[in-house]
Amino acid sequence: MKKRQQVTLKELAKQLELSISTVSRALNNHPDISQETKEKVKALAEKQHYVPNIIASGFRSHRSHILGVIVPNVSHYFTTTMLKGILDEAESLGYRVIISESKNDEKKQEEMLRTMMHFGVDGILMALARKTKSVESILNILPTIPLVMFDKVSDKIPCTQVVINEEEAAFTAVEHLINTGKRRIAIIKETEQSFNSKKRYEGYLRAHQEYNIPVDQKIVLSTEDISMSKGRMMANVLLSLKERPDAIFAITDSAAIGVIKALNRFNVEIPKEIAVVGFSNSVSSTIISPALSTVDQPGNKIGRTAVKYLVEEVEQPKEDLITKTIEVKTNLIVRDSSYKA
Amino acid sequence: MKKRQQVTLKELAKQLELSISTVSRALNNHPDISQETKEKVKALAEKQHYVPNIIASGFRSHRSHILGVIVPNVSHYFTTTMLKGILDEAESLGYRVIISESKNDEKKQEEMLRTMMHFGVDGILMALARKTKSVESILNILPTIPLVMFDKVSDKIPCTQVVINEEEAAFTAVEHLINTGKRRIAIIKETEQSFNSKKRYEGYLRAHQEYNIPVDQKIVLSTEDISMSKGRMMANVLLSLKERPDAIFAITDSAAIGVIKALNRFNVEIPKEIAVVGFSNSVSSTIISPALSTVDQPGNKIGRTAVKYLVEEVEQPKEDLITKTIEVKTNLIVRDSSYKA
DNA sequence: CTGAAAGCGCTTACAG
DNA sequence: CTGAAAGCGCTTACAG
Repeated sequence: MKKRQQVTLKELAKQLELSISTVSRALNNHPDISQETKEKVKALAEKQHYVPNIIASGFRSHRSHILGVIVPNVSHYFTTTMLKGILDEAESLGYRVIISESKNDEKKQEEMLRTMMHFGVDGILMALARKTKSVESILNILPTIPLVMFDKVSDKIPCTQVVINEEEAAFTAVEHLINTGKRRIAIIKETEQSFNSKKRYEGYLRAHQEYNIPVDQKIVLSTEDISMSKGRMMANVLLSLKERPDAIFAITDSAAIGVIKALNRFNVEIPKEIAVVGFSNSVSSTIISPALSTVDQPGNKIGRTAVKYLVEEVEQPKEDLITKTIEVKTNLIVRDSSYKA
Repeated sequence: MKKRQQVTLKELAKQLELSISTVSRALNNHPDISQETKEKVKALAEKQHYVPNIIASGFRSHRSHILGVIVPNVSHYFTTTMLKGILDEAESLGYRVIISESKNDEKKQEEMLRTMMHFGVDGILMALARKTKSVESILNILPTIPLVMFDKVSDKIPCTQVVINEEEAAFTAVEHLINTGKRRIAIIKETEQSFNSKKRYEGYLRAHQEYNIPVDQKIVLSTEDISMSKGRMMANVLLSLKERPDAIFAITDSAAIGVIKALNRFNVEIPKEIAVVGFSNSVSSTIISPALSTVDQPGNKIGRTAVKYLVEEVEQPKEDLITKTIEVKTNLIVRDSSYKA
């Protein structure tokens, strides 16, 4: 079998004995064209399985109908839920999505940004690589192409940003622990001053303040490249303290799971002796025993929202850069690693 | 700030007082062009930050340098490892990747196939939706565009297929159980005659045959839409038997984890009373307690291999359809849910 | 070694 | 209501 030849406007025009212009307009429902002609044209197009060459029309109109997405790592469950939202919303708006992984590498991230632009994407959706130091290259492209950031964002980049209510979510998580009688609540956060970690810590602090509980810096732990094994290590540190905490709030689920593993190993009763709360509602949070209390982040909604704003900017370009932050609401899920209120 | 105008060949040509043709050839290292001219042209291109318009050149040369990927669900960890491989390999070969989810919906899958073609992708990479009944629409597009299938494949589609050594992997898993003294090994598989499930069952059967162990159909369980909760249910069924199995081989990790949860609940000792082996080496397999013995599937390699073959077909189109199956080797990982040999 | 010209498939301002 | 023509940015066969 040979490749089937694509049916083009030219071909249709020839068969209909009309001009290419008329056929194009008929297919696009141009008001100038008579109903009769439109019907004739559409009938033949249908019959011949005509499909418009999107590359050609995009090329002509300077639109590719492709959005670029850059995320640090596609293997994180939460990232995949955002991707789902992005894919779905983009599809329903008539856009395709090109995905790239920055692998948390700043250099790579810059490179992807460049490549995406060369590939003529209409707009870019981006979650920042961990430890991104210089946002210069991003600021540079900002005037050139619509950019919306999501999840991992930065105050230093004036663009639309879609995030969760980090501070409030953390506040609620800590408040929950306080409400169940805990008074000495440790936090495991990131050394890197990431947007997420900073905000969650702020929520932790505010909860202590509002409930008049002093913060003991000995149980405020920071770690680089937060992960399950780091959670384990931090838990070991906390267990070795003279005054142990009665609860641990880890700003990621993986760290929280590491904590639970460490506590289980030393037969610490959860949540009686030490309660644990994580952040993300990853799949693993229901696999670990006891099941992890955690903050559910609506990844799908974040993805959808980000696409919505991006496409808006693509289709109605603004003259000026606008910093706008959209906060998507989270939801605390209480499981067995903390007391029900 | 206004949008920066793209630098084009025309612009460069004007500044250099050369023709567009010459500039184009110089940039593409055409042998006809003098070294001197090449250098002059490249210097200016560099200085002006010229980036070729890939849409235009692709349009001209009927190549988009974009590959389409269709998978049932991006949220499965194993899928993301394949995606990583796909993204990396594609990037290194100079291709971008458009991703779509079929959501295990046959209709949607057909639709995506069509849209991808309209978008002018150079080739398609596809993992079949569960319960795909009719492959007719896929057979139809086969002569039109290079297609490589991976992971979820079908015998009925004559194309390059990249899979793991399903049968052998299952054989090894069951052999391992036999080697550790288990003789009454249950299997939890899919009702749907999926390629994966069928092959794994064949491996299960062959292991029994080679070790002269009779297969008892009472402990060969099938379930639709295999999942954690189905694993749980099947385990309950097995526990209620008069002659309980001494091992359970679940053909997916999620089912195996459901099994472990059920066994834990009834205080069945793992692996002493009943050993458990899964398939996939998902993240959760190390979170569950006891940690799950499972078959590690090299997703990254599957993805890379699939892209390699696809790009080959894109760049050197064949006249005829070729059915070629590439098997990527797996690796059994023994953890605490079964005995070390 | 270099240039003028055609053309990829489409859209759209201009003309009638 | 319809058509001829220009043009999006690039590549390449043809000519010199």
